[in-house]
Amino acid sequence: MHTGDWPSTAEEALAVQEALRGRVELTDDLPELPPTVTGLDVAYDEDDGIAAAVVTLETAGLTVVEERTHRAKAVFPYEPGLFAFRELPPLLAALSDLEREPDVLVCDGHGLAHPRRFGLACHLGVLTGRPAFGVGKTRFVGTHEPLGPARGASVPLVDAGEEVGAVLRTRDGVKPVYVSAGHRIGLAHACRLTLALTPRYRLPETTRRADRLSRAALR
DNA sequence: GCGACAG
DNA sequence: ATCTTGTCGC
Repeated sequence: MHTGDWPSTAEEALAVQEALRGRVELTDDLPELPPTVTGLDVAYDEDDGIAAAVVTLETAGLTVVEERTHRAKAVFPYEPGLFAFRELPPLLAALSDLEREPDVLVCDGHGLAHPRRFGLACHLGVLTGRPAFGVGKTRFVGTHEPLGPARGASVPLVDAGEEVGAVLRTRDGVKPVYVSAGHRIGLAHACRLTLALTPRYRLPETTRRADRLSRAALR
């Protein structure tokens, strides 16, 4: 659980981002292939009901090690750029129920590829202290050159002259994903991990598992 | 002023 | 995010 107070307005949320953005660590102590990878996702119903799910997989083999869910009511509206304030509460609750400390968090959304360089992956990383990165399904900020058609192809995602992430093709001829560092992990490393998590589908196995679990938990 | 806009 | 049928392709 968190401290007790949570932003209720966009102004407060922006102030929190401003206060925490400096705590992002652009370091990388993570082993090339950490023992486990933890995916997170949130599902919604038509009445502000939300279900968060976290799934920890063994990196080699992608088998489930542990999974947890948490149901709640949304406490913040969806707003581009402030997305974390909506999903973080239930995600943190589910994470705190894990028995094994996550080695790295794979988020369904962006990290540094955010208007203020503090997307969900950065926020989650800073609050938990764990390494974290984001894998977004669609672009939020930045532009990029055309991308090759084969799995593994990638080009820098640039916003305001800064390299904020990478556009990465995880499957041949399939729409790419947007990878960005969140906390305590480098972009190249995050891309390599993303490829290790996509042996068959476009999205990381962590995200797919968490997505299924969160939907199931909603009922 | 006109779009764009993570999930 | 979620609402939803058929359809094209491997």
